[in-house]
Amino acid sequence: MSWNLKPDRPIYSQLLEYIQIFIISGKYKPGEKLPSVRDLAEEASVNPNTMQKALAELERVGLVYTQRTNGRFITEDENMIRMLKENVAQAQIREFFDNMELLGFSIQESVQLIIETGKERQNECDFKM
Amino acid sequence: MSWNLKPDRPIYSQLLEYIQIFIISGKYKPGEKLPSVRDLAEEASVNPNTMQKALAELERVGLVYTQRTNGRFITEDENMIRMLKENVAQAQIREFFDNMELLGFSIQESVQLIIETGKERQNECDFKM
DNA sequence: ATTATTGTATTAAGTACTTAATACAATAAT
DNA sequence: ATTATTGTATTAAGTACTTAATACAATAAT
Repeated sequence: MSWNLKPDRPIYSQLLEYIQIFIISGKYKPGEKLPSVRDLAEEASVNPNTMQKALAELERVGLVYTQRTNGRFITEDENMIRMLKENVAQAQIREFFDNMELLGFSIQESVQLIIETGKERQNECDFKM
Repeated sequence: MSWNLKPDRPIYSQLLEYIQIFIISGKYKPGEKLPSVRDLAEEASVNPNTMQKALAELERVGLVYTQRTNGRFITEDENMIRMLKENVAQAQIREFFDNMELLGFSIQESVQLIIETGKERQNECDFKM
């Protein structure tokens, strides 16, 4: 499920988003050491330069930090990660409502559709358990 | 609110999506004549070639058709438009759940957040009325 | 009949992104 | 002390997208 890159958007920004998600979801934990640029690049089947570009941006934002010749680490600022999770989730919600509104769905209709689909998904999970 | 183009994705595909949305939401009605390529391009502040690329794709899918020297028209197949609306909405819903799951939210949590935000948005609308 | 407008096509240039190949300094590991 | 690994930097090439300028055939409008 990792590194599913689409050709319609710059790869480096997709990599950036993925790593952000891994941090938010806890796959990469605070203070944890990241794989090297080369390893990450190989894992995602991209050029090291491209992975480096994504990591540099993450560093600019403060989500990771670098020890010059030792490697990169996830920030230990758990509060920052919590806030990021909150913000990204809110952005998802906003985007959903905005897009549905453009399609001609009212807020009520959008909520209703989510509830229905949510129930369906829930049932699918039940079957699997 | 129209033609809000972002630099992080090919413009022609964003144009394509916008026109699709205009068709779905009924801003452009079935059988209606579209503005000329040049006019649309000017309206969206893009090069005619770029707009042409978007329109050619819409034509490939069958959403618009061309009368050689007369102009382009929205399809009259209302059923096709209904199905498109259904599909695009379902894609939005699926994308929302998938993204939230990647962030670490369960289905129930995602539904709950939508309901809450929906209520807030609804209230904002009430104020305006 | 003439003119303006339609979609369409072509060529050239610029930009951003991506890959490939290579190199270097610093330091952790041995 | 030596070696391997770290992030980092550079140069060159290819690709896709976008713009700009221009042209053409067909036909609706006059």
